[in-house]
Amino acid sequence: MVTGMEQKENGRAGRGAGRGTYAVGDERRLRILDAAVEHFAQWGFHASSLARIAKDVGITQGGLLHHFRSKEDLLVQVLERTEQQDAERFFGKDFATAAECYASLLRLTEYNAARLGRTRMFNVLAAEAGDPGHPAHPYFVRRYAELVSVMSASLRRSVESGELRDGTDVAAMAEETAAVMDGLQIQWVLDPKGFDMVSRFRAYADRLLRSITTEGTGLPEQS
Amino acid sequence: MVTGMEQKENGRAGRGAGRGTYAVGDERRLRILDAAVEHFAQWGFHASSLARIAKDVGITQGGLLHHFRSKEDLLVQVLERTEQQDAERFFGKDFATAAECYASLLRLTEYNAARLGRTRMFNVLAAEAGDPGHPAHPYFVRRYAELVSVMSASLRRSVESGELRDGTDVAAMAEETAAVMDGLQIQWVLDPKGFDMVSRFRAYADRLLRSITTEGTGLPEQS
DNA sequence: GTCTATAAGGGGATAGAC
DNA sequence: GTCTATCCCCTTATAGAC
Repeated sequence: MVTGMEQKENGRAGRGAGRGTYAVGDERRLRILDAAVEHFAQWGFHASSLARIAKDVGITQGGLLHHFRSKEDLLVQVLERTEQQDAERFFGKDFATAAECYASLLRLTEYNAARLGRTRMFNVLAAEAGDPGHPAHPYFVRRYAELVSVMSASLRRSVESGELRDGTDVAAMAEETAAVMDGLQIQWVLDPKGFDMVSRFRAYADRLLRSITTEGTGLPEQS
Repeated sequence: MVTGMEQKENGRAGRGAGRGTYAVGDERRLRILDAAVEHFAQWGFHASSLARIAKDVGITQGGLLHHFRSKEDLLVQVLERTEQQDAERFFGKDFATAAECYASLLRLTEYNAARLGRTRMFNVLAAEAGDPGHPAHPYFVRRYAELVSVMSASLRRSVESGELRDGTDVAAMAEETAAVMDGLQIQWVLDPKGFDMVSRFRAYADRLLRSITTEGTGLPEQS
């Protein structure tokens, strides 16, 4: 959460503590990005204010615009940073099996459940980006395409190894799974204490894998 | 979609065509509500502008505020109206069985797939309302509680009749199903032409009902 | 690297004319 | 029922001092 923070402290403070201006400037940049996440989460992109974000970091709007040339630039860099974090953490290597893929998605769900601001931001921006004119629209279109692509590849490997039934519509399965994760996040953000997002996703993944595994009952799969 | 509309036309125009001022005033009110849906969909609540909404209806901001005393009042009335439409259409009577419940949810999905603006608005507002200070926060908290309650009741009846296995966690199932619908809507709004939301939901509902039905294979259900 | 000042514009809500 | 005028506040981006 963005708490008050030292609002009267000038940017000059803390200079002497660091090793050099580079490290200090870089840390300030990261603090701006963190604050921006919280503001995009609460206000969305359009209604967020550079001055309010800057205030949370302890600088002025003019000072913020030294690090990011525009509001849209700030949004892009926020998205790039979070995507890089996700990619390294959960999609670093391709998944050998469907079970491995879903185990990683469960860890991602646990990770999201520990970061309210970040998750709330993704809910809001993914919804806002439905507008084709939204600056994050291309990002989210690409993001879902990549997510479905990575998941489909791992599911296809499981089909080829005989773990999953032949004829499984792997893309449809990936899209459904992405939907479950997003939808659970919506409900979780509305009630972070009361709604158990992780348990719900685990239950979904377990039931899904069981129902399409070749060890199963031979029920026909859906398209 | 909100198209340009007669921007220079004064509110006085068309007065003579109607039967009386009541009907005309009421129709104007509905047009404002329709325009507001599109604006909340594109901009969210905070970044929407009463002047821009009024412009789409062909009046000024001052004229709009004659019908709605504030921006928040407009939001509340938009939500009340859409909820009333949903309730009448899809939750008019309690569902006797789980299959009946899911058949109705499938019709709701088809209905949503025919109304891009309305669905986009719900995506954006449901995400924004994650902020406890958002004017729609109480509405969405209540909305999900009621949805889960109605679905759980119908599922419980199916458990009692032996259609569903004993011990099924009906609330968890309802929450998961709501999540699937919301998540599919996110992806659909990002690509309304290419993403087949209805097929995805049908596949989900079919597989879910099959995997928890007593006619099934006796697999243990998830919590 | 951050500040202040400024430009040029938009925001919601109110008041009173018609 | 709608308009216009007004109040006071907020918005992004730029320019130049330090």
